[in-house]
Amino acid sequence: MSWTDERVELLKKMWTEGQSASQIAKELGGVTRNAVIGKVHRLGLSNRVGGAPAPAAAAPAPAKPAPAREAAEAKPAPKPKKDEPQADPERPEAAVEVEADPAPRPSNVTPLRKPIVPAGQPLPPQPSANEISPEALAKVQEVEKTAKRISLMELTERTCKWPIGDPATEDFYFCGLPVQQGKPYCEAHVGVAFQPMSSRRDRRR
DNA sequence: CCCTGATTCGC
DNA sequence: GCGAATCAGG
Repeated sequence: MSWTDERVELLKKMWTEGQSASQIAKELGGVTRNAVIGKVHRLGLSNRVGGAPAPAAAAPAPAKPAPAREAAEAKPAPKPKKDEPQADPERPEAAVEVEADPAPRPSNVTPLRKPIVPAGQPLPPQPSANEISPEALAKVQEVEKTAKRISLMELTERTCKWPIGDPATEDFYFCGLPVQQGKPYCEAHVGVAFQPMSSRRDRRR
């Protein structure tokens, strides 16, 4: 494959939008991420600054001091950034307790898609009135025992992003198991994250 | 191990 | 100009 005008433009567009070299390579096809990076450099649009870094998986390196070579370069492109199906309607506050011990601890399983809490710092008591299949829950608790327990930076498109534990504690990590194609979570967590949305809506609004 | 971009250098 | 190999890093 060669760098036709079209391909170069798509490259520029995607790079500006903050897509990673590998993602661009996939999209273009016929080229590796190395090819993309090489081209990007030759085109002189290496540092893609602008308020919108790619919050995808890994935080792109902070622009490094440009060799006062090129002055007239890309203008800041503050794009909102809309890529990947990063959609994540659910907002699991924390995972279920791993312990099978009925401690008077507030086990918070809150995969509700509420607009989060108004503005409280501490999480107020959430009346998790959910109806997740008991089977799914059991599965989750089981999976959490074997979870990879990876850190934020270790998350990739292939690792389950289900949070486990209290973010305010050292005892916090992400599941990290292989995700289900397309989904952000592993099979077990997809089970509790994406519900049929049938379970009776609130009696009324 | 997964991934990221940066650089080098033979072609 | 091109991009694989390699490097440096999260």
